[in-house]
Amino acid sequence: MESEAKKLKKIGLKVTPQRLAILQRIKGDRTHPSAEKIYHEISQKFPGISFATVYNTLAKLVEAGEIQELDIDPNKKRFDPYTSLHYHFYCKTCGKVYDVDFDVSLTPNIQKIAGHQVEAIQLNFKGVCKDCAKR
Amino acid sequence: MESEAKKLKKIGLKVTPQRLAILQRIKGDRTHPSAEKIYHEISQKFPGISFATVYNTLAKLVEAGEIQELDIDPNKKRFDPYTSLHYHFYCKTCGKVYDVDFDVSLTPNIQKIAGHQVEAIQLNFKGVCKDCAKR
DNA sequence: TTGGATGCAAAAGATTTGCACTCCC
DNA sequence: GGGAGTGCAAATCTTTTGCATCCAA
Repeated sequence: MESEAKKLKKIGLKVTPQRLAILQRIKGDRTHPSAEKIYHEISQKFPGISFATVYNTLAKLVEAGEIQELDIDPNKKRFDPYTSLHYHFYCKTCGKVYDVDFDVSLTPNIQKIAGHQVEAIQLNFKGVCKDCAKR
Repeated sequence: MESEAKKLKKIGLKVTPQRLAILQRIKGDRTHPSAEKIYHEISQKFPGISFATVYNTLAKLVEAGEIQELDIDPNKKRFDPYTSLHYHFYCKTCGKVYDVDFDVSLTPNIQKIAGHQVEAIQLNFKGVCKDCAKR
């Protein structure tokens, strides 16, 4: 069985062609695509898939912790298939989101902060990226 | 002259009653209100102010660095009148945004990261807050 | 006087929802 | 067979924009 199907079963979701297409599309993607971009690209290979299905599936994958939802682009949600702790840089000129390797004393296993139960940590840098700065 | 008016002049904006009302409304506010909330509350004391004016003014204040725009609430932009480096916790149950004091080895003067020019840093924690966890 | 600011309403985007139909388990 | 999943379109919510009018400097 494909690993994508396994992943879906593991988190209690039914295996459908649409969901497999979504998982395969975002697998290994380091560009942090938006839901719209994911939908748009999938619908070329999988005509007829609906926006709602993409949205619903992404939401369920996020909830299950299979993918990460980034709050870094002020205009829309961005998604990241890599869930291990790492950070991001958002270019306010071109809108690209870059992965960032940066040594921060952030233990990935913070459980509580000021009494609040922590489930996710995001460290976001914003500015102008290397490429855009050249212009 | 009031300090709010000074602030506006300093960043090259005309002093208008609407802008003064906006500045006074958000001054000292630690609840990280959304633009809609700011608009709604101001319009009670200042009937007739328009949404566009609130949005435009907030955008200009952010651009000038007088206030901070938070990318932490997946549903809308939140604003913070405190611009010094501090962190936030977002409760996904009630939607509140809390200030967080947490010692991280994040020097506030990071200029470049992987060649990208850094202008702002946000460290966001997400989960369920103390109050919501009780229920 | 004059360019920036405002108010209004419409438009644009992103996301969600309701519902009938479909198909995975 | 039954309930979750899908597709479609409409609805909702947030944010932006165009434009005529207004007013701070």
